[in-house]
Amino acid sequence: MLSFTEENYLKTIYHLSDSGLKSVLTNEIAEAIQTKPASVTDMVKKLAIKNLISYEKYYGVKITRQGKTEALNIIRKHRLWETFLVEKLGFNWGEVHEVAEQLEHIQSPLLIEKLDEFLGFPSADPHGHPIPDKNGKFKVARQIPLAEAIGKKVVARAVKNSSPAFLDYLSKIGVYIGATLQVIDKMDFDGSLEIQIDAKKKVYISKEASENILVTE
Amino acid sequence: MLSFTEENYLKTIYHLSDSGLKSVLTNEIAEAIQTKPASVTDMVKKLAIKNLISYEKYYGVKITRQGKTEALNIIRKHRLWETFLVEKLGFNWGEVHEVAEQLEHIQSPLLIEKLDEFLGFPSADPHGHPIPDKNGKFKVARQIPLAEAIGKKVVARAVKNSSPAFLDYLSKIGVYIGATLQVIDKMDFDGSLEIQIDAKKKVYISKEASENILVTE
DNA sequence: TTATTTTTTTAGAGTAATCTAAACTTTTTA
DNA sequence: TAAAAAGTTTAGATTACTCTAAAAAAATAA
Repeated sequence: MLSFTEENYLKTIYHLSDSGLKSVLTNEIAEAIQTKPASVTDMVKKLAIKNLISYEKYYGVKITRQGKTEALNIIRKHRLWETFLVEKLGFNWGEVHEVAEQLEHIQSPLLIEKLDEFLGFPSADPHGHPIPDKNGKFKVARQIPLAEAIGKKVVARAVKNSSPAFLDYLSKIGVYIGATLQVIDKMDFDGSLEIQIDAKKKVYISKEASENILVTE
Repeated sequence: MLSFTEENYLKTIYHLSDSGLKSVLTNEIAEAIQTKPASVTDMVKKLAIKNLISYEKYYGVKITRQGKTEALNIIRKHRLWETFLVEKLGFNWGEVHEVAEQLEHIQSPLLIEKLDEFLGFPSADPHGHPIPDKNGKFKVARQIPLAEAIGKKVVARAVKNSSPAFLDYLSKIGVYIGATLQVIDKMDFDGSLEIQIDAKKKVYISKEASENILVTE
């Protein structure tokens, strides 16, 4: 069984590697986990011995099939808890991350199965990120940044940046996961967009923001 | 802030001391926490420095006012989570303890307030044990063992022994917290009782069992 | 009240995770 | 392609918690 710390490393490596596609360097992990590169080297060796990642000195790590399975299970738990916090307890979507970071380490397969059922087997968390099923499977519709949907009518599916400040901003202007967004116009001088939400409210959003909202057509 | 381990020691000391009344010896703590007396001595010194207990070498520890507050908060969290697991997720009352042992250490006052509200501010957990409020206050109706309620009509309020085996047995014969129990007869030769549950089903229960069911008149 | 037993503490060591400083590799730059 | 810079690893120390074995204190029995 993995320790709290090992789970955090594994999850971080999975995310940094783009779901296991690329290899990840020591410094990136250190930055993400807020620790020193020397500590990462130590932990990475431990995870390699357990066959969760493969480690080549000086060239970073790649997650193994086994490591991916473990990582997806942690991500599943994280996203189910976030869904619970928002849907059942009434948290704002910007408040849930830190609590879910703790809850994701609770060890009880039965608890997670029952929680999943209680939530109605959701396929995405409050930020629109897909929730892997028991076997680590999930489907993602092809999503594009809102910035690339000029003139189109699309549905908001996820956010790329989950910082509380950004989520707070979105709530204020009325953008939420599931909202229908029509991109009316693009300002040439700064790339900001004029959009209409749910065929009602019209707002302007910055280029930066439009690149962090993922949508489907 | 207290570590996971410190919280477990404090909670255990609180329970062993009868809610802070008596002092508790090193060996009792070691037994309860499944560790060695030498480890207890170390930890007890740490907790004493933090003013959560007072420690007199060779004579055991007493919990302080501050320690009691912390302990009650952990117990509050434990019991709210147990209630959640049974009422919302459909766990059996014998399955919840171990999971709640983990959940009680999650650090988020907001989470606990929202959970409390979601559950409708319950005053007792599924075993009938009182849930302290935010300020550590709770009221206990005067409870007596069923064994002392001969001939009376009472309401089951709590169990003294929370072992899965006992809880399982109670479920099987149909006794639950809140059930109305009428003690019809007491067998002289072994002290077992004939009881009627909710004015319906009649069953025999052993002396042992009747001492572990707490009731109010 | 002395001797024996039981309980508790101390001393010293081990494990997991972390750190700093120094050494070593790789990458970049000139 | 040699020198400088950036990134990574190693060595050795630190903290929190645990343990065993030995020493010390308290409780019990003779």
